[in-house]
Amino acid sequence: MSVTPRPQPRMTGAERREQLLDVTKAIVGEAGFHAVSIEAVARRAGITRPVVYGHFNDLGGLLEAMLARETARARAQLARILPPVSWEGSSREMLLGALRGYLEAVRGDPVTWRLVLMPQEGAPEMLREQIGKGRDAVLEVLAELVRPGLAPGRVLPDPVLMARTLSTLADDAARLTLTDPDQFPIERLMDHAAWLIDQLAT
Amino acid sequence: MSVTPRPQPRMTGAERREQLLDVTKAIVGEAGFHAVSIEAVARRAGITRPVVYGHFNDLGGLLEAMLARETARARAQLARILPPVSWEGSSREMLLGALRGYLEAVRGDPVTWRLVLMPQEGAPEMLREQIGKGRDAVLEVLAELVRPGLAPGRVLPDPVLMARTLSTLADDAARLTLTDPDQFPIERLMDHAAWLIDQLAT
DNA sequence: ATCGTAACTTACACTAGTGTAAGCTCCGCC
DNA sequence: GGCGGAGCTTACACTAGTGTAAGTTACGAT
Repeated sequence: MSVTPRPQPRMTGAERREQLLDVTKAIVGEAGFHAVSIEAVARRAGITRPVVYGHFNDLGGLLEAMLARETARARAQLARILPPVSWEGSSREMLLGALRGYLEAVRGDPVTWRLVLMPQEGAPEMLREQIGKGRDAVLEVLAELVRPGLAPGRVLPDPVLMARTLSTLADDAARLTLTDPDQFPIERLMDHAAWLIDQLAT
Repeated sequence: MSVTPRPQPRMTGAERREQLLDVTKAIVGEAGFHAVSIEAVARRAGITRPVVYGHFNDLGGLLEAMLARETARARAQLARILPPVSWEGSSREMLLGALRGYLEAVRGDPVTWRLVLMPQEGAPEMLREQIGKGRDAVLEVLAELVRPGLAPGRVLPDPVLMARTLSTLADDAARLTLTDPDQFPIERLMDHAAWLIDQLAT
């Protein structure tokens, strides 16, 4: 039973740090925040705990660093998706375009978006805050875009709740593509959304 | 520094069991599932761990018992709220009546409904299952009620997604009464819902 | 070639929780 | 009045994780 002395794949600090964040994200994705521990991360990365402590102060610091990276990614994607407040064209096309962009982003990076769409306990307060901020930003843009009404000459009684309604429905659609993409392909969700918007705009 | 020998409030088995479930529920409500431990429950109940083990096999058993009690309560309330599948009157009144019942139930027992509406990791799989079952039952009833259309002669293109949309919006409204009842009193939510339904039915 | 440092390991002391065995104590009841 | 069982505590052995000090090893720069 000869024990091979192990390849010893020494990394640079930066590489190791990224790997640790990847490992942390993977554990959260597979088993949730409660499954993350310095020990578990080290074990999965094939190293010992002090290495992790060399990069992050403690479990909180590790999670925050990972979440900072992921929320930054999610925000960057969102920025590309959301139409500018200065949108001039039809509300219908704007909203449907944004929804399609959203659903495709979610399908493209499910693990990250699962953090946003299915927030879980055990996560540091910071996650809730970040998600809250992001959502508030989206709601503000939406409320602004929707304030003049969904169709010319048709004022909305409660633009704030309307924006919230749209955002909630978009999030729920995104959740469906995460959890049941076979029964609810993007096209089916888009068709339903188009019908809904037409109803609301009339 | 005389230590008073403590009142020793011995309970019967049944009383103790209920108290332990109450304590567990309170801890979950205040600090989430991850904060529940046999030790924490015993400490808060003012007794020692073996007493808890006398009533429940382990942490899982304790949580399941608590959740069984709470989900049963929630289901009982739901049954009183949901209109019968055989409803004959106006869709509008039926849906709005159900929504109002729902929101009032949530405001009446926020801790229990928080478990349902903001499900958290750390909970046993059983919670997700129970919630999933409950939601599916509601969705089935809703889809059935909604299949003939929201107004006479107006067929819905996708009753399943429509039911899901209604359920999602109801849940989101409920979430708003939980988290921000000042800014979103029940009447404001009801007004918005009424407007939405009128739009969809036209 | 070798020195210096970054990367990494070993080893230790500590915390908080789990689960159980043994025994004490209160209280209803014959 | 005392006995028996339900309700409870004390005490112990164990597990899994935390955080750190000290030491070892690889490897690029000089």
